[in-house]
Amino acid sequence: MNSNDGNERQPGPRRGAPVRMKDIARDLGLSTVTISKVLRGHPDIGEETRRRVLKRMEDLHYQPNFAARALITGRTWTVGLVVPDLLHPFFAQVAKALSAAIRGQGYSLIITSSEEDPELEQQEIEQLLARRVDVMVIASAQWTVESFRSIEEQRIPYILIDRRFAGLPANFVGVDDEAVGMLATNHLIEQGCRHIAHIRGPETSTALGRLEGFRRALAAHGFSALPEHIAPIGTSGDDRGEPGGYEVTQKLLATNPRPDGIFCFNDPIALGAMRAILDAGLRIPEDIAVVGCGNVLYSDFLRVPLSSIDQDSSAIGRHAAELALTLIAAKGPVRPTTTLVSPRLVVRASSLR
Amino acid sequence: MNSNDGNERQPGPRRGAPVRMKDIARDLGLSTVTISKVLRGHPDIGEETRRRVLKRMEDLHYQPNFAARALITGRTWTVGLVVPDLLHPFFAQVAKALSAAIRGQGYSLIITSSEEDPELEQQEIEQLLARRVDVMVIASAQWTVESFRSIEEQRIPYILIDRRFAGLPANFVGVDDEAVGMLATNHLIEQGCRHIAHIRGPETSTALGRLEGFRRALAAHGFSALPEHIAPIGTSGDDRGEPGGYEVTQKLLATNPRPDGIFCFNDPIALGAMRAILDAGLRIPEDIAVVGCGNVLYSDFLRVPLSSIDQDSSAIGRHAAELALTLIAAKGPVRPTTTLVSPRLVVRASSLR
DNA sequence: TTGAAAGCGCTACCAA
DNA sequence: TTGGTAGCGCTTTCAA
Repeated sequence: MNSNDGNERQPGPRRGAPVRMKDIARDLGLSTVTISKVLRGHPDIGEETRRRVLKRMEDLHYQPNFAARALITGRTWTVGLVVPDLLHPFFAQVAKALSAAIRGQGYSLIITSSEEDPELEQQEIEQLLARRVDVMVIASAQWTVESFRSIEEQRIPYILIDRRFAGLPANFVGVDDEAVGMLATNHLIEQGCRHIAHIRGPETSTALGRLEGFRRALAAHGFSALPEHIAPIGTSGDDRGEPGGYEVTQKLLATNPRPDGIFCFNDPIALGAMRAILDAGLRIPEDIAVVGCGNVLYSDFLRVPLSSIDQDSSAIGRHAAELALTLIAAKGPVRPTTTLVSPRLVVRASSLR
Repeated sequence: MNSNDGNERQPGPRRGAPVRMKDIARDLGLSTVTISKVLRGHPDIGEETRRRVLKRMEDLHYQPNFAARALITGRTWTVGLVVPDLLHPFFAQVAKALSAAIRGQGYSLIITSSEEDPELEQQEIEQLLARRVDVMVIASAQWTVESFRSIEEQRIPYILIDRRFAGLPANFVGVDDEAVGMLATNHLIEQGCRHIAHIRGPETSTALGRLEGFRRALAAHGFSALPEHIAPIGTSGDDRGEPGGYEVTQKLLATNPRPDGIFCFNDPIALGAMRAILDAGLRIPEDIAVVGCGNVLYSDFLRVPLSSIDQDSSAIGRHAAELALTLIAAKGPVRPTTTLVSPRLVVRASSLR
């Protein structure tokens, strides 16, 4: 004779407002606690009661309120993903795989893009922190390690992907970049190239790793690269990618001896390189063989189909998801893990001679 | 002598737990209400008090709890986006533009992928509904209109993009598909093609619109297409895209008269078509001109650079964002709007003769 | 200009 | 097996 009287006794949903546990409880003469237990599959509920409650939930299209639940449990059932560029197929693929892997576990993915801007990335991370995502996955565009401090302060677990930071003991899932460099370079050597150049990326762990692999593969065969054959790509946004590759390659073509093989940091750069080579009246791969990295373009349909190193971005997404779920389940701090995915060489016409 | 005594008098953050308004209030001898007002820029707060509070928030890295706020205001400051495939550059670009446009307004984007599966899409929509996103943007893979009923029941505003549904009075932002078809077809006619074929997409509004534009452009010039020159792409997932285009084109090449121009529903299909044409020993565009749609590939670097219709996916994302913010601000129901973006023809070698 | 009280929808804890 | 009570962190309302 208390919770059942009052003046809002009419059953059914309140005009326009979502159904609450309270509504179901009232209709069925039960308490909200019972409803809550049924919802979460709590064991000690009578079979009959459970059925009635489930039936009513169904009928009313009941949807639990995540905000209320999050407020009390401290878990939001969301994963935050920060990438430098959603358009880049590598990150799109990672996002897709990550999304698919967590979907079944009831998690949703909040995706933000930093547009390769460290400051924006910092803001986006703060935003995700404020939303109390359960775990964060970050492909960072940072140069420093500052942003990660604030995440650690909040004790939210996080995973770096693609790019890592020396001296930061954080969870990492990425490709074995040294293997990338070695794979590409060994292949060029096998194809008979003797003056191999490398167009290297910006000062990130990925670029440095590939460069290192390049050097080690050469050294293993008793070769080495001329300093002018290790060419940095421009640092400003527009100089990277295809136009940057074109420009850098023009300079490479003027060196003596001219390179007979080029390993490019990524595929867009490789496209630029190929254009420069063809424009100079040279042949690919007869005069210069080219290998890119990423294998995300429609490489089979290019003027000269491009050999490329496949980074298996799905696997990176899947591993990141797996680790993310583990970190959430673990509650307390966990010793950071590093997972390296093995790259794979895909040979096409641009390097096959 | 009430809220200031007790035994947890020590200032500073509680071990490991996030800072709350209550903590700041206690430290400063104020009430949480005052802190809340400062946070939201409420006018009637003393200048001195405001400064002290802001200072303390800064020092403690205070982050308001979104869940608590959402629980009471009913707004989550999140936008839900449902796409059929994140890897598809069209949707990736829409997501990117949408994300950029709402970011500045304090909204975050929850992205889910339906993998072109209507049932999965339905689940994802339910999930977003349960999370009480403030507005939903959907590129639907549905055949029926059912899913949208449940959204309407919850009174959450939503916007369809890319694909629409006849008879469903919903907000829509997309490309003018009839214009797409006319643009491509008129161009082929101008290039001297007289037997133009169309490889059409699945039974969606986009495909039907482009087909309609194709027919109208032909009719306007007094032409018409042979029935066997309007070829449907396979419906199973793998038959679409490049392999499907290849297969369908092989059949088209066997018709009499053979087409001298092909307008393809999208770029991957066009790639398949071009491969089939070249494999048959024919020349592009001399024997057969090809136009695709999407303009998202590195079309300049293809064996034969592909002419394509650009859909301006950024503009679609921006318009969707703008409309989304309007709908949120409007609270009550709003008369549905349709926004059509104008397509643009990008001519390359595959159709220039 | 400030704050006490109430309560958003749900779950944790413990008593019945 | 069921439910009462308390409270998560915040905003709303209204009184001081």
